[in-house]
Amino acid sequence: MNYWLVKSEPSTYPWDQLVKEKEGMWDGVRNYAARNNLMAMKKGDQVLFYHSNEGKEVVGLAEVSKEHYPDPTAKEGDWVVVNVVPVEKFPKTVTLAQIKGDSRLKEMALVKLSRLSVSPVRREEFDIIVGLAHD
DNA sequence: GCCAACGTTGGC
DNA sequence: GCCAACGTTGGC
Repeated sequence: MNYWLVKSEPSTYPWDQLVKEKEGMWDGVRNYAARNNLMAMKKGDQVLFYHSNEGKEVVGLAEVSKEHYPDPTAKEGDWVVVNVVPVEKFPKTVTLAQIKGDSRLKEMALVKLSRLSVSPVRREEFDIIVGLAHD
């Protein structure tokens, strides 16, 4: 079981849309590091859903429902998508400011590699964030 | 809206 | 293959 964090701009694909659709295809990734992470995702992996730009907070938990397959929106190149399903909307969102202010979370890729849209999360980090979300 | 970080492109 | 220029992302 692995843990991930994906970023989406609420104006493009907010959490509520994933809930409405029941299952979302995570398309449009055009970055090699992010793609490699998508390809490493396994069915059942837990995925933190982060709103970038507006909100700047982790809003919910999703789960990989289908492992990587070719991105139908890619006209050229070897890009992939995964499918995710919503698991839980967090009772309390976890803001970027909270994450930056927590010494245990300072090493997160979210903080260190702020432009990476799909990043791995360590088990400990995942547990801490889920804990904060239910505080 | 600005700017820093960083990935990508293209000239040499 | 190096590196400058440029584009994009995302925090502020």
